[in-house]
Amino acid sequence: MGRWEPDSRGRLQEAALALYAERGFDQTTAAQIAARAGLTERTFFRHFADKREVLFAGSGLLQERIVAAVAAAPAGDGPLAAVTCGLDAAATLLGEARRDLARQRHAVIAANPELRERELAKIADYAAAVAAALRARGVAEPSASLAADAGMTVLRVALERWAGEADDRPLADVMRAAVAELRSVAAGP
Amino acid sequence: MGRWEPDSRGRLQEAALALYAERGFDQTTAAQIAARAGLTERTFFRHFADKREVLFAGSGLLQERIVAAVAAAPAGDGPLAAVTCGLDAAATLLGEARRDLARQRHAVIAANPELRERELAKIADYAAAVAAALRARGVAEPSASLAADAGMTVLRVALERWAGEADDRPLADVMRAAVAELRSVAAGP
DNA sequence: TACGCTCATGTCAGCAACTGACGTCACCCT
DNA sequence: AGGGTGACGTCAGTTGCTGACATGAGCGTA
Repeated sequence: MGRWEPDSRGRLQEAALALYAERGFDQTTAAQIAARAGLTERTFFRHFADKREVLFAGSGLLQERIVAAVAAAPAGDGPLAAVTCGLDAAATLLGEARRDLARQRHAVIAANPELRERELAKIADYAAAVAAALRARGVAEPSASLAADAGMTVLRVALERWAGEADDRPLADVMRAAVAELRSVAAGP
Repeated sequence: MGRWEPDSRGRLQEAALALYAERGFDQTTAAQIAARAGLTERTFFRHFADKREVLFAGSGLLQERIVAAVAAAPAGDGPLAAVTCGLDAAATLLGEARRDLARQRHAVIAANPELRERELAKIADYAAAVAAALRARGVAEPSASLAADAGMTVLRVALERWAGEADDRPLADVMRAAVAELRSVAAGP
């Protein structure tokens, strides 16, 4: 047995989600999270840049998957079709997570403005990366940014419905329906 | 003459923008801003909820104008057309500001992740308000959210180009061109 | 076996972002 | 004249976050 319990990072994530859900984000101190994980405050901040980041640990992987799927989309696909491939990849990855945990996390984030800010920033990062991937496919600006951003809007709206109890279908279905809806809204009069 | 110099709020805004531009957001303390405006740190936080908010003072008015324009759009207009009316209103209001100050502000925000987060949050607030206005016009969900969000994406992309030296046309023109671009991207294959 | 390196964590001190409580004083209204 | 109001100052405290340094188990190497 090692000097310390294993997976301190994971323990911090669990502790943080639990405490944020129990007492609220503002009422939770970094020291409390660390104590619950059997660690110190300083160690918390060595693993996560700030108190919010602990809820967004998987976002790097998600971004990689989305970008890879956009880059791998059929060569004939238009910008929005390529982005839709990225959305499928996102739905696949996110759909693997335990839905109750996803909902808890969603509720915590929705309840706090600072956390909503961070989530928006993450999604904006995805959008920037997707726009770059589209440019690599030969899409010019500002079409690339608009398509990428519109796609991430779909991701956000779909995720909101899926994790927010409003829609019981699998995430991939909610997502594809939202893409169709967007197309029809944009085509409309 | 009053007990204090007038317009302390405005002085704080000027001082903050100047200091953020000179030394960077992180290297500027609230006490420094307050001192430059001839006030105390405590007074700064009475006027602005936090260090970032001082750069977003006009956002409430902008949101009101956008929402009012959406609500006042011709009855026959579809969701995206109504949102475009809101974008025109935004372009009008923002176009009145001194462009050099707008660019300075934009550069400061672009240079700092925390400030970008806040800006995204503000625009997301506009989107939520616009979506509500669309619902009041009879647009159902998720079309309302998608149209509102797509519109705010256009606002962001156009503002980025206009304030970021990439496009010298008047803001209203940049905005309308971006709407057209979005429509064509969404219509594409 | 003994030595020394690495690296995750602990400890400690400190700054800066806020916040609450309370005092002060010009201005205004009656 | 006198009392209320509102904008600001002062002070003390909590918390987020950081840098510098210490510690000790695991591990390779002599």
